[in-house]
Amino acid sequence: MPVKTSAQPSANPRKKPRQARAQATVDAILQAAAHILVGQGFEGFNTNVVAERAGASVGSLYQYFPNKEAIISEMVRAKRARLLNGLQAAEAAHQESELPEALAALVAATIAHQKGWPQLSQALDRAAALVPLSVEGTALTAAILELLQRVLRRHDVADVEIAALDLLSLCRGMIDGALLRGETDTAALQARVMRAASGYLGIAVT
Amino acid sequence: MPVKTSAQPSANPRKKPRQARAQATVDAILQAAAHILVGQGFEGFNTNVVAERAGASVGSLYQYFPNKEAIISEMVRAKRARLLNGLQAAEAAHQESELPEALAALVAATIAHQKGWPQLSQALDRAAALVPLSVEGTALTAAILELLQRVLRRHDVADVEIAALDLLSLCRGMIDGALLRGETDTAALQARVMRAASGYLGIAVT
DNA sequence: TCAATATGTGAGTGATTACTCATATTTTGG
DNA sequence: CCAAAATATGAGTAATCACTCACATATTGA
Repeated sequence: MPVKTSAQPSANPRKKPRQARAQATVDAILQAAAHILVGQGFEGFNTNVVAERAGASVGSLYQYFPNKEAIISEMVRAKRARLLNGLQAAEAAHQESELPEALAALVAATIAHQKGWPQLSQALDRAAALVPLSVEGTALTAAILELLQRVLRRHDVADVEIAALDLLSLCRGMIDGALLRGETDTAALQARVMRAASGYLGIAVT
Repeated sequence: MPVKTSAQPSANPRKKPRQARAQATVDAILQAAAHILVGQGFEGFNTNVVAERAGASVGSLYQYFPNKEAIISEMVRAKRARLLNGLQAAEAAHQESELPEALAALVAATIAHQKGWPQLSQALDRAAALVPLSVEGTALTAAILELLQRVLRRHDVADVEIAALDLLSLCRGMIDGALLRGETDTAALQARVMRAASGYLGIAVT
């Protein structure tokens, strides 16, 4: 009857997967976590069921994630990284373009990013507010904002800090809402978002 | 985390407060619930602590709310009702106005509504996604959308269903974001939202 | 071949918490 | 003044769940 200490959320640094087998386990856990989050919501998201769905044991899960929140945190981090990637590609492709074209490319990248699995996108956005984000996750968010500010500044937009935040909120709201209610015509969605964004910036729509 | 209990979360219809004393208890519970939700988030929101903060006992709480979710549900219902009220007043005051003026009034009403306690607004919006809303709450949401559609239709906007949803998403995103990061200049916020909304509708800003 | 290391296991532990119920107190109507 | 109705109480109950640990199995590298 080993009297053990109460289960405390240890901040222990966990192992990094070094063998392919371990990486597969981590991937399976993240996959399972995504399904649970979408299917049962944050409420039904618990480590036991995530491990079970992943075909692993809770013990394995805790080898790679120090606590429940870290799983969500990693999913958010990965998603932000993908978005930043898309936006960077759009930025690079429009170094010489005018603002409307550059903006259109950024909006298109954002729509494409959310389009794949909008329910997961939404669930992660919500969950991100409930768990402490990793420093890397926070840094990615900042990087996304900075990219936007950079593009706006290059085209002499005023108040770039506020404008970047507003445009991000505006796009996220519209895109999230539209994709969640099942819209599939992304071209039409893109056009509507561009009307709002262009109006905000006081430029003509292309 | 919250889960069901052995004794099934009875869907029993609970008592309505008939004496002033009872109404005061209910009010105190809702007040306390708001503070807890803002302070500890949905995670830390549990019936024991809500009752304690309200200066009542858990037993009393369960006299008036069939379960934990019902508390949130009622808060959401009340908030939606207040928003609808504000929008109806704006609509009534602009039966004869042109679209830009009517729209401005609706935006102003929305900003005023969120402005009082933006953290609570946000917390409730998030929480609304986690609990089953009452039929009345759902009906209020529908009524808000219908009001918007009615105004747009009166001014011959095309695709009113989509437009109403887009405008709501757009406004909510921008207003929520701005107020949460501490913006206090509501006139400036109003102007920015109007630029986006006007751009969306293809009308000139007033 | 064979240690050393990496990975996997899952029953068990303590903490939390939604909700009940037997009982006590207050208010009301006549 | 008094019963009936309304309201309040809070210890207790069973369920859930994050997390650990002692141990088993697989892989690696020399």
